[in-house]
Amino acid sequence: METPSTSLILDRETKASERPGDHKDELRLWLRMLTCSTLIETEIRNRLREEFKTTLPRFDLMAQLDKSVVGMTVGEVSQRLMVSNGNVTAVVAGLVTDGLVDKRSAPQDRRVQILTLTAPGRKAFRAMAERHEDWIAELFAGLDQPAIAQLFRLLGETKTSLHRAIAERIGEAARGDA
Amino acid sequence: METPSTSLILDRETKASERPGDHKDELRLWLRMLTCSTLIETEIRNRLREEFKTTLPRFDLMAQLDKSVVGMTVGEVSQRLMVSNGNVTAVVAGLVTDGLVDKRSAPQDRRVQILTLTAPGRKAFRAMAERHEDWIAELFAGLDQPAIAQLFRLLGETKTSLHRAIAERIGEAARGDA
DNA sequence: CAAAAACATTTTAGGCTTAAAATAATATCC
DNA sequence: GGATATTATTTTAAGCCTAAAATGTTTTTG
Repeated sequence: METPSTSLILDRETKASERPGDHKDELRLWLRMLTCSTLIETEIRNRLREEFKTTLPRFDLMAQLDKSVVGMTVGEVSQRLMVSNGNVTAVVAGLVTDGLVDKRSAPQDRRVQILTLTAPGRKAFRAMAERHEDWIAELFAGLDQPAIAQLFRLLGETKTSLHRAIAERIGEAARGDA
Repeated sequence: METPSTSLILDRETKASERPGDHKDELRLWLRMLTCSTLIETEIRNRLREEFKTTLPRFDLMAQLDKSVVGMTVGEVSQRLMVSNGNVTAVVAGLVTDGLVDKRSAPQDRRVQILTLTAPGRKAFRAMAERHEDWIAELFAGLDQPAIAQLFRLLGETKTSLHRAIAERIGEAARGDA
C-alpha cells in the first residue's frame, strides 16, 4: 500500500490508495516533462531564428555531423536524431544547397550516402553551438549543481524504463500477442 | 568551488573545476530530457495511430476541451497547448469535419470562436484517454513511486527556472537591451 | 550465376507547424 | 460618434515530419 507521504498531491478529496487502477501520477509527470521540453525547444527555435536565421532541425543535423570525423550515412543520422529517413533527405537537401553539408555516395557501396560538414558548415556550426550551450545554461540557471545531477540520473532511469517498455511491445507485436 | 562528488561524469581527462565557462552538464541534461520526451511522444503517436487511427495533435486538442465544461476559445487552446493560433484553426477544422468538435462564434463577442466536444467527440476521447493513461504508466513502469515523485518535483523546479529565464529575455527585448 | 531477399535512400501524399500578413470585430479616445 | 487602436481568428507561404511505396544497389540462396 502506498503511503500518503510519498504520493504526489493530487486532489484534496481523494487518496491514491483509494484508486487501485489509477496512474494519474505518471500522467502528470509526463505532462510536466512535455511542458519543460516544449518550453526549451520553442525558446531555442526562436533564438536560432533570430540570431542565426536557421532552424532547429538544421542545427540538430549539423550537430550530429560535427561529432563525426569521417562523416555519417543518412541512416545513421536518422537513427541518432530519431526522425525518419525521408526527413533527413529533405533537411540535408537544404543544407547542401546552402553549401554547409557535403553529400557523396560511398565508393564501396553505392547505396550509401556519406554526409559531412563542409569547412563553412563546420565553422557556422561551431559558432552556433557555443551560443546554444550558453542558452541552455541560462535556461537551467535556476537549478543548482546537485539538482542537475539528480535530474540527470532520474532521466537516465526513465530512459531505461522507456526502452524496456517499447522493446517489450515490439516483441509482443512480432509474436502476434495482444 | 564544485566538489567532484556532485559533478556528473564527463570526461576522464578533465575535471569540471578546470573549465570555468563550461556548461556541458546542462547540455547533457537537456539532451537526455529531449530523448525521453521524443521516445514517449513517438510511442504515443504510434499507438494512437494503430489503435484509434488518430494523431497526437488531435488527441491533445480534445484533451483540453474535455477538461472544460463551457468550452474554450481558439486562443485559450493555443495557449494551453503552446502552439500557434493558426495551428489550432487547422486541427480544429479536421475535428469539426469528423463531427468530434463543435465550433460557434460567441454571441456577445463575434470575434471569439467557442470550441466544445460533441457527444461523440467526448465519448471517443474518454475511450482514448483511458488507454493513454495506461500507456504512460507502462512507459514509466521502471520507476518506483519515490523516483516519480522526485522527478516530478525536480521538473517543477526546472519549469520555474525556464519561465524565469524566458521572461527575463522577453524583458530585455522589450527594453531594447542585449 | 540468376532469382530472390535484404538494404539504403528517395519520392510521394498528406498532415502538422510556424511567422507574418490579412480579415473582421470590439474597444478606446478625442 | 467616428477615427484609431486593440483583439481574435484565419489565411498564406514555407518548412518539417511521417508512413508507405518506389528506386536502385548489394547480398544471399538455390
